Amino acid sequence: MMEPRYDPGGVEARWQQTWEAEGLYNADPDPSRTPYVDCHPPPNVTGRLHIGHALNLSVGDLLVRWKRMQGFNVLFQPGFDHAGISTQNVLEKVLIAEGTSRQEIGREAFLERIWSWLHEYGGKIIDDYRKIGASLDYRRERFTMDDAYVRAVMRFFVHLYHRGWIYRANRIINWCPYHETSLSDLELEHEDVDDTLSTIRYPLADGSGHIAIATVRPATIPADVAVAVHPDDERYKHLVGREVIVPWTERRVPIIADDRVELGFGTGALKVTPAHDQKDFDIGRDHGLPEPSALGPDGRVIAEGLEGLTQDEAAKKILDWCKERCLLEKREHYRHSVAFCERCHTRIEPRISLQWWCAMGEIKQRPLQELRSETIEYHPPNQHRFAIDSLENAPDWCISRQIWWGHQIPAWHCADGHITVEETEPDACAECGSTELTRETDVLDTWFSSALWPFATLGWPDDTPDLQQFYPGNVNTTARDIIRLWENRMIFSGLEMMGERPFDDVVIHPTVLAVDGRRMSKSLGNGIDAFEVLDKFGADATRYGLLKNSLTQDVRFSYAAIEEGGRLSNKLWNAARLIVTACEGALPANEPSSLEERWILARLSQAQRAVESYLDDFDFAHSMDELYHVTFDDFCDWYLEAIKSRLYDGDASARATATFALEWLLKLLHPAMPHVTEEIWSFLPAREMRLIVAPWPEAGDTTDADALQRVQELAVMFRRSGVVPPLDGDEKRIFDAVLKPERAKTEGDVDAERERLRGEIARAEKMLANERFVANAPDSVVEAERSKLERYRRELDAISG
RNA sequence: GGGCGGUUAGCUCAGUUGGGAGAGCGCUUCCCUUACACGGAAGAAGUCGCAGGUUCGAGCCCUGCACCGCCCACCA
Repeated sequence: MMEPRYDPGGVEARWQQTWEAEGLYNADPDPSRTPYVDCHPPPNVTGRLHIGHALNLSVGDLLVRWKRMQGFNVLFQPGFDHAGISTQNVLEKVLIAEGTSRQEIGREAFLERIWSWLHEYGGKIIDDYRKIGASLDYRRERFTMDDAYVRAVMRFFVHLYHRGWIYRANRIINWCPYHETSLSDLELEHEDVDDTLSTIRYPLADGSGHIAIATVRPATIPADVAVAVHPDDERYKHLVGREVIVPWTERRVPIIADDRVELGFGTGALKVTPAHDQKDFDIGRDHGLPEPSALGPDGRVIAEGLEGLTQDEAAKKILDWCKERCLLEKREHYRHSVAFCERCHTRIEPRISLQWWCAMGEIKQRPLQELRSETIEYHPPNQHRFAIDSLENAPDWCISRQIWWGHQIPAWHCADGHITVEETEPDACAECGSTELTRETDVLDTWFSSALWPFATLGWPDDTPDLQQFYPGNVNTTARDIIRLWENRMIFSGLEMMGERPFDDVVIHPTVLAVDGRRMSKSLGNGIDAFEVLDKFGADATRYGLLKNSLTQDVRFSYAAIEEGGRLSNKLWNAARLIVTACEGALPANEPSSLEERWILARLSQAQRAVESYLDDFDFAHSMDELYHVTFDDFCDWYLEAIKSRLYDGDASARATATFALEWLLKLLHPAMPHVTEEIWSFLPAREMRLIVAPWPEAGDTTDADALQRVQELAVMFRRSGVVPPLDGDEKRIFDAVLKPERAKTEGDVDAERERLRGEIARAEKMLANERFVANAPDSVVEAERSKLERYRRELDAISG
């Protein structure tokens, strides 16, 4: 029985189970059908659902359900990313809680622990996905560490290597002196700290004076290899090319010019220490400077005469040394942002280290072509420009990580330092034939494997039926912050390995901000718990609210929008309750027999076309808006009010049309609010199939312009005028049922309306009398103004009787 | 510092090539009308951030300014 109040509680879980159990999410290759593939970003295997996922799924599932109803063979692929660093961190914390550590148990045991942990606790997020009603084919769950997937990663690496795009090189990376490992940018946290900026004089080698340099890290002075100034700096121009003496070590180093030096900061002169600073490293490389190190892996000083000291101790010795020689100009307080290891809060040390790199120069060309020619298109368009910019400026990609959890690089070293790269362990060194081989211990950056997601999940490198049916896909829905990390690389890998782009459209949905307009974060305490929202409002309302509010690039989370979704589902539920209880049993289809029936079918048709047009443009918010208004205003407040008494009276035609119109409305709403619509659908007579796979209506030839206009004029006239000219037939019946004559306005209101109309008429007449307007404005605008004038005159006539 | 976006009703936000300022919530008044009070009807409420400019006409286009947010890079 249908209760007066719709409660999503049990309903949603029941349909989620039913749809999945009946195989309605399944995607199986079928050459006779046209595929539609939404490439969905795989979440971290250790993650749980948050609001960002919820929005992403709402968008993807909306598209996928819509296309499924249109008859496409839909693939919505689920799975997980192994998320190298963050998963490793999770397990390290587990080990620490047990009083042991990764180092203590060793690589092999650690990896076993990760696997067994994942077996028990990993992948929970897929159940969260079910809870929001995402119609993924859950049978097809894939993991980037599956054996088959690992094989794909190996194939990709070897391919790139043999194309000459992978190389090893020393570069500067983030180094944690406590863990003695490299860290990605994502593992850092930046914090403002109080520091001291020391200004130190570097004497010119010829004894003609000095150049002053500001530094917060005097301990690195022994590794200075140059002093850099800006080429346009008038103060120092004449010094470029000469030499200075570095304090403490008393080595001579050149003064060089480089435009990466900030003119306005400090003294305008920069000490170049390539081994301990990113910018200095870049400058050093471009000027061919050496890269000596002053610090060891543990962060302690290794420079001559300072061996084993902490940086603070060394700094003090060096500064004292300078002071004695009158080289210390001043020391001042300085507050700046410093990077720390997010796990141990040790200050990060930029450090030169040997890494594997992927050269982007050639790799990015084909993706750039696709983007520039818009064969791959980002939505909204401003993200398209951003994607091109970021690809054009993409630096070489550091693909190695010194962690254990991930795809171990398929490279084998022999004792003579040769490297053999093959998908599986080779018998002997490719160069010297040595059989004493050890495998590279570094693993690949997680995004290296993510880049293969669109086809590695379909069985590549084997040529499978899945691959033939579902590659290339159609659309990729994701968030802005991984355009650089994921999108560009996915596009490249698809073009390179499959010969075709992985999809045509990339939908970048907004970032959901907290209610206060700032980014959700733990430290601000402004986060929204996705589970609380789902429990309180249900999946349909949550989906609707997230989609409804997703117009701009960044959007505040809005409970109001979700509550609106709740009202919409309740309204729909009660409208259905009226129709279901009034129209017992199955009813034959029927031609609409009255104005209001013709009108609602025309309105549904109109709304459908609007929704389709919005969805074609990936404009979800406007499509939700259209659905809300057609449901509330047109279907419920007008149509049902007008038709209600005829339903109760047993009018067969009215009943048939009402049932038909409700079915239509349910279909339009289903992609956004699948559960409530499917539930209502189950109460309708003689259903042969689930709504989820019911055919999307043909809207084409049902528009009835005459009905639309007649009803609209009726509404406008009454609302504006409060007085209606003599009516008969259908118009009179609608008027009596919906507008109700007793609400007619007072004579004073009518006078005011006459005044308003006269004003409008005067304004329109003035515009049309303006020769420049008539000459310059587009014909359609002038014509619209004329018809408005006519309408105002008609309305005025009508209420002036 | 670079890039992107924003500033419209009390709140959250729409406003499609320039052409009669909109929605939802909230508020006021009336109605427990036989689908729904998570409802219905009516209504009040905006110098469209500021200053210029283009135009017959600017929320929309141009210039400058102010403030807010996001991303990236972080000045030794």
